[in-house]
Amino acid sequence: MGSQKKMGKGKKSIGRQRIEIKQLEEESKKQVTFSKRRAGLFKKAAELCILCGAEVAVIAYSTHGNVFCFGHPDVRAVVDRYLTGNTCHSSKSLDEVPVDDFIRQHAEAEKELEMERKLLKEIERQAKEKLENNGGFWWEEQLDESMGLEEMEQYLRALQEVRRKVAARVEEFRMTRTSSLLLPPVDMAAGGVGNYIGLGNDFVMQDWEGGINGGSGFVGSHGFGYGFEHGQI
DNA sequence: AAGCACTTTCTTAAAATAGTGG
DNA sequence: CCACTATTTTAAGAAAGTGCTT
Repeated sequence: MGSQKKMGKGKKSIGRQRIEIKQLEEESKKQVTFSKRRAGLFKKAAELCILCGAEVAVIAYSTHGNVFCFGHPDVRAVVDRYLTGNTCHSSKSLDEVPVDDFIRQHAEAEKELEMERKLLKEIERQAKEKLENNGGFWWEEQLDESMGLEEMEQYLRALQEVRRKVAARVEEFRMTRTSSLLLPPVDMAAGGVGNYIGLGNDFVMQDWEGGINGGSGFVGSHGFGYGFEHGQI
């Protein structure tokens, strides 16, 4: 990025300053601090997992409602364990989930994602084509004016059912995506913000909404997620 | 294109941690 | 344990970058 600060003569930055621990007033500062401290928090959580073999889940909501999660072995497992009051460790321990599996799962997930992208493009293309040829979708057509009240209500119920099914499908898709996308291991020694998952162990940062969150170096700042962004995939 | 919501980079100082000696 | 020092890590500040939406 090469954004070098111009601080006048001498120092290029005043460096880290001590701040009072109270809610920041400036929105932009909140965003930057949230981003940096969240990265630090997730890194510490990852270290705790490595050093102590602990199962950890961290969920953070930004002020705008975006959610960021870190979890080992995964957020859902830890949350489930907490909610069910199960004191036994989960089935997946640090030693039982080899890194190779995560690399393989990640590769598979990426392949699947690429296929989904192609499918989406094809659907969009077909929709566009149909729109050009027919002048619109079926839901844009005029309703049959001869329909009675009962028929209209039945029609409405049918539409609501379709809506429910689509919503359920979307949710199902999201869940699958969230649980299947795993981060590749990252060399912690590489340092730098975001490169904090891994060190030969399995860590998952998930965007609860279906993406995966992480830092830079995986798939880009908003991408893969991980990177996750909001780690949106 | 503009705006939004982060994310990243760089510099620097604060804070944490590790190592050592008493 | 405590104190001190050295080393490493973290995060503030400032500015620019990214990806997405409108």
